[in-house]
Amino acid sequence: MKSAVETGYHLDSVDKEIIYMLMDNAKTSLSHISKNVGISTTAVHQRIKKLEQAGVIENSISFLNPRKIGYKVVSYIGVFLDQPSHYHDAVKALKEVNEVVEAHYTTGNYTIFLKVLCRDNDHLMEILNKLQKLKGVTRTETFISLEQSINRQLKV
Amino acid sequence: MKSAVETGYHLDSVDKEIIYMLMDNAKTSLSHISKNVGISTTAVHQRIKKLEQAGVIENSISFLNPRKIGYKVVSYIGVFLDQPSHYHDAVKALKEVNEVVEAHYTTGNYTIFLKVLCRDNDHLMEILNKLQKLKGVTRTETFISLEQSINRQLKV
DNA sequence: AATGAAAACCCCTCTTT
DNA sequence: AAAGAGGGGTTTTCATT
Repeated sequence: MKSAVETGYHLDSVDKEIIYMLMDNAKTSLSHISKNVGISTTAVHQRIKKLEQAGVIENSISFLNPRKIGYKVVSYIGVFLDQPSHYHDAVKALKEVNEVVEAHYTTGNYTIFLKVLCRDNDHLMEILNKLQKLKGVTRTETFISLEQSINRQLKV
Repeated sequence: MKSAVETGYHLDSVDKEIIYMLMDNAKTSLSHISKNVGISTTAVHQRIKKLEQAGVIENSISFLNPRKIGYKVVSYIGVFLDQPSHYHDAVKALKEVNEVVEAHYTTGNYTIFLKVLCRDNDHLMEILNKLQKLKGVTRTETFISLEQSINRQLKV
């Protein structure tokens, strides 16, 4: 038998139904969930508390739609560093750049891999210039998203 | 004067304070926000409703922590298609693959760019095999995230 | 746009099985 | 692990400025 550390928290079908409803809308009421899954609101509440304590369900956040406030360009940027040892300094500098919403230390071609949101292509150029001036950055490679056809959370 | 279509919905400082609180925690109560920004709960409520109707604030969702249910590998995969015309068929097929959480039609090297969540490297290999069998796919290139150092929403 | 008050609803705890 | 009942807080509406 595998341990929970390896396989993760075990979700039964009721847990999954609850989680999917909350993943779709964090403000779904207990009574609504209760009617859907067929157990009392108290039971739903107990399960959610357990899932939160286990860390399976994390915080809930509201989304700001970047497009609606004028941010229309989504891009991914691969960053080459001259030395991987510059990674931590680079991340520190990247945190100061609001347009950078994700940063990963990756295997493969790049040292750091970014997701960047910009208003338009001129704005993206500005950000690219800023990135290329960071210490240790030798080169960048940019992929602009022309259309995001899938955007969702994991289904298990 | 620029139109709202170009510049987006205009957010005043109070709107921004409200949005940042909700972006941090979707369940922040109106009374808590009210105390923080210095207007009544009703006024906060009215502003949130306006922002929701304008689409600036989108749905709020709860996060499932993939790691806690055994999904420990985050990767980005660039997909080469023999013909861009196969894009829509490919997206349709990709939607059936639960592990694919983002798909973008991009400029640059790749035709399609994916974010994929897997349990482990063996699981990732399975997914890569599956992707390479899709019609029109000639080659893939994978970046595994060893560490995600930034993960946040846009700040404006 | 903002306010206070009232109504409706919801979360959460307690007790019990 | 689940259920019902009750108190306290929250959202939502309404009338007013």
